[in-house]
Amino acid sequence: MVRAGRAPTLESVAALAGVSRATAGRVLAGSTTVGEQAREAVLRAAEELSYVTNRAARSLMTRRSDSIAFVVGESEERFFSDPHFALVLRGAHNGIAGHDVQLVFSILGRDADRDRFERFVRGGHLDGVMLLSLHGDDPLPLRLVAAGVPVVLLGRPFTPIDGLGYVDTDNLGGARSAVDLLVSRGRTRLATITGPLDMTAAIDRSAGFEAQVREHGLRPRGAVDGDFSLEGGRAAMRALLARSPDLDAVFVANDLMALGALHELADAGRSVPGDVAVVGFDDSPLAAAAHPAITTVRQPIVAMGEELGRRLMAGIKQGEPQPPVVLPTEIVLRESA
Amino acid sequence: MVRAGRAPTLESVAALAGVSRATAGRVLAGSTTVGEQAREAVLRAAEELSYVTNRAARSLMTRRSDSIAFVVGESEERFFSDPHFALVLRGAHNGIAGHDVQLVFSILGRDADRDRFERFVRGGHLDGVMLLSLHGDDPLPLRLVAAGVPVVLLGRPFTPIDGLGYVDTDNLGGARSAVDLLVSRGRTRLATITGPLDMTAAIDRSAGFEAQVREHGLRPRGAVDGDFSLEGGRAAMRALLARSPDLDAVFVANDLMALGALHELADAGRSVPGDVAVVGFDDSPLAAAAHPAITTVRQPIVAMGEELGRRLMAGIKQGEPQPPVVLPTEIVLRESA
DNA sequence: ATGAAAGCGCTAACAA
DNA sequence: TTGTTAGCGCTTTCAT
Repeated sequence: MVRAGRAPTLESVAALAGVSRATAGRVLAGSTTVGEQAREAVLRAAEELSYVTNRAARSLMTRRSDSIAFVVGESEERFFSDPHFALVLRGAHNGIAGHDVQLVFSILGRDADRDRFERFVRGGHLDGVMLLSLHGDDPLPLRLVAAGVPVVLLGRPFTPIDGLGYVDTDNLGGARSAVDLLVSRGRTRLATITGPLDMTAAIDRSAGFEAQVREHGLRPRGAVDGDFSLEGGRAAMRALLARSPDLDAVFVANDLMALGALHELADAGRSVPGDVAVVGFDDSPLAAAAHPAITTVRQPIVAMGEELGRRLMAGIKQGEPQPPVVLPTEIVLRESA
Repeated sequence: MVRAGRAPTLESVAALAGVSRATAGRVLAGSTTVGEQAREAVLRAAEELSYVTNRAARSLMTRRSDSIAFVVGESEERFFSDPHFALVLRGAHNGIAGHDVQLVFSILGRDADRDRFERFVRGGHLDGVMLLSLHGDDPLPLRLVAAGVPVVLLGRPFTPIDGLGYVDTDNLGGARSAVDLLVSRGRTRLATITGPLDMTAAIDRSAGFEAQVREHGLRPRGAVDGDFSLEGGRAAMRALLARSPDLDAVFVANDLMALGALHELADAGRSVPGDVAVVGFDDSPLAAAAHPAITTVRQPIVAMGEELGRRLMAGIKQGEPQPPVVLPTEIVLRESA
């Protein structure tokens, strides 16, 4: 299997099989209108030469690029140190398996990058796009959709866009189930630490908390905005303790902040879950590693990635946008509540 | 800026500029042998039409694919929940910035994937490959190198391969500096928890520990093999305490295991760093989040990714493999030592 | 069921 | 300095 001067072409396969290029092409494309022996000869020849279709030539003809992009809308440190990110990518890779498309990875850091990317997409060099970690008011998805390119977002967009598919987790329901758990543990004085409220996930978790607390006939004991960071969680917990010293439970909008809250509670001499029960969100690796281990609301993150990939491919194939999906969450019981 | 029926071609740009296709091509390729007014006309036309080069057509001519792959050699859960992974990817993205190549992401799960990938590469569909997370004896890098494809590995390969570039961190030196730190803190009874010894990083860290302890005229108080997991670290710590109850310092080959060790030490009633000082490796987000925060040996992980990308591009451009690089580590002082 | 031929948009060799 | 021309390897009519 020495590397020949050049990669084998359809022409060489056809020659070896003793048929025309057109017939060889038909076989390899899976056409049924080909004679049995011609088919076998072509297949054997292709195998023999370990033929691989030249994508460039194919693209030129079909006007498809056979590649899709996995695009991160920001280059903030926090996002990349989030283990979730890698899992979404893995899920997406799974989700497109068997479709014979390339997964192109890109980060849109500066405005220049966004412009270049948009032109690139409009130039027809990408059959579809998965978009992650955009700010709510980001114009990019709308522009791409307007250009007729299939787009799927991870997370509900801030403002609804017609024809834009997305995959989200049930943030509202997850928050509600966290409240239910806390109440079932006998807690009555519940507070929450929210995420940044320019993100729909944070908004929904906050709203779910609020609604479900009232559902139980209770009054929320305070909500402090956090920023999804460890230090932010710690500061928020401090503020919460100052405001409502008698709280006995906290729902924290992500695990990293929950960990920060744990540290603050420890410093304040409150035992967890004895004095204060804590429930996080995400089920990040941090949650299991914390001490006490954090009870949390798990997002099915790999599944979300898979769905992202699957829906994009479906959207491309069918030529019309797929409806949004919202995947269910699940409580993971550990030590903190 | 309505999406035309078709993307603008070089032909249309040339027409608008009033020159031939060749001249338009020259301008866009940055050739200097073009008259000033022709150049300006072309540039204006390209801008006007927001022209984007058709990569398929270009590839067909140049026999370059203008894309490189970022390939993960395994699909193990652990690898993907490791925050490092995302940072390497980001680094690689940085490293190739400005080269106008696509970064194609791929995971090689099963053997079928590997075969398909190898054929794909041999087919000339990738100008170069970055390889991560391979087992030492993986035949893939050798085969790709033999096929004449530029390849760069993250981490020193198990068996040296001629013409194979790699980017590593100074595991040996990092381990030595961890020992120095512990000794400078007055510790004399040092033990270590190693990583899986089929990985060169684990081997080097272990060797560095051993050598530097002896350098200080001390005798290592035991080494237990771990598996880079939280539970593995915990079990290893348990074994270590049973074997050498009087140890006063532990060098742990990664932060996740160090966290497990911390948990075990807490359960055993040993204070950290009072009774036992602990130094980890990686500077993962976990290290800062732990309680006590883990003093650790930082790998410049984003920089490694950047180097990976840069060296691959250099190797492609120059047509010859780049020598390996080993980036320095740095001690991050926190609470555990 | 099969082949011949056209042409996708670009680059590169050659002419002028 | 510029234009003309010839393909790159594939898919896709249109004949046969």
